[in-house]
Amino acid sequence: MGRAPCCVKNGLKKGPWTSEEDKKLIDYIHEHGYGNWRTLPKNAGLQRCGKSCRLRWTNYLRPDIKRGKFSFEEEETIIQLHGILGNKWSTIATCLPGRTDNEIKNYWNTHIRKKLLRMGIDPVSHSPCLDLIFNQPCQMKLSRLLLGMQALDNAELLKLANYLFSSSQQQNNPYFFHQNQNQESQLFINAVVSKGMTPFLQSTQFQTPFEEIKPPSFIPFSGDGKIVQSDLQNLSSNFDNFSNQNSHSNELEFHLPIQDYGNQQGCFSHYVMDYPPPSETTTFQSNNSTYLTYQSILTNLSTPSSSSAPPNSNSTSTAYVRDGFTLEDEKESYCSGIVKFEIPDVLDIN
DNA sequence: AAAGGCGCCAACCGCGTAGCT
DNA sequence: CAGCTACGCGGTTGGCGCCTT
Repeated sequence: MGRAPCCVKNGLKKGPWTSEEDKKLIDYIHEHGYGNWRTLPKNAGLQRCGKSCRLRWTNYLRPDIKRGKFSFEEEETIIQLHGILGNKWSTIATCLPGRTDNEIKNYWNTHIRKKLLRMGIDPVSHSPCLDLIFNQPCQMKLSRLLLGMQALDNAELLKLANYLFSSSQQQNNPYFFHQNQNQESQLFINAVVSKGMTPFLQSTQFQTPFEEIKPPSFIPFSGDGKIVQSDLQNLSSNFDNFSNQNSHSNELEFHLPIQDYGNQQGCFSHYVMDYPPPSETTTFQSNNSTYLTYQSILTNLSTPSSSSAPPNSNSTSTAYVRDGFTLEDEKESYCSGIVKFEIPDVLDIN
């Protein structure tokens, strides 16, 4: 003989709870504690099944529930844990005191998921969503290609970014990827899967293995797996050259993984700059009226601890800079028309 | 001002698992 | 150990309120 049935559903109320029902449940639990949800509603004088009472208590009435908007830190935690755990909402909730699994799940489905999709990131795999990437009007979203390739070391990624750009240059067409979306999608899939990067290109247009490509604008990266400032400057000047040839305005993003952290989520540096890139004398005003030049931002890369990181950013030092916008605006928008640096403290930049 | 669309979120549903007899 | 059910979790739904046309 097993346990007695949970409840007889006939005659039990469903739907939204009234304040009277809430009060009955709270009063009963305050007096007797919770548990034994089967008998609780009867003892508390509620025409509800135990399941409904438990849900109402754990998701809404519990005194330690934190209500209100999710903070930036909470959102980042959710994204990172979801990347590791998947849809284990209850497990994720244990890392966010005061938040319920239901609340996190709702927030994911209504906010974070859409935000990731807008960024071209598959919310399930946390990898670049190639269909989205290659169907966007401008295909210079390098970060979205690089984001899922964190297993590669920095030198390889910089070379890859450079190659992608160089290919566009050769085509003299910023929409190169768009026009070749099917081929390029397949190439990227192959590249990600193989991770060996050879042979990188298999299309009829480009037969040259990745490592052998030496376009005129090829950048001499340091090649030892570490990013040095000159690499970034070379890369940005490369884009400068491109912007001079093309009047299209856009933004450029780079995600450069941290070699030591391998595939661990969030362990990459993120660079976004206006496109065409600013000149060395271009100034940006942050929300505290501090003027920064493009050159000084580059210089900041070598001194991440001095950047204007938001509070409680424990894994990265972040500088958000955009003329006329506040930090909160920046956090909301994530990208678009900005200069944004997320500089992990462990990033090894000479 | 009204109607339709859309987003949000509390609540429900169904299934897997743990635990009781 | 088998049978049965409560519990907990993830997926889904439906209603409310806000926004757009």
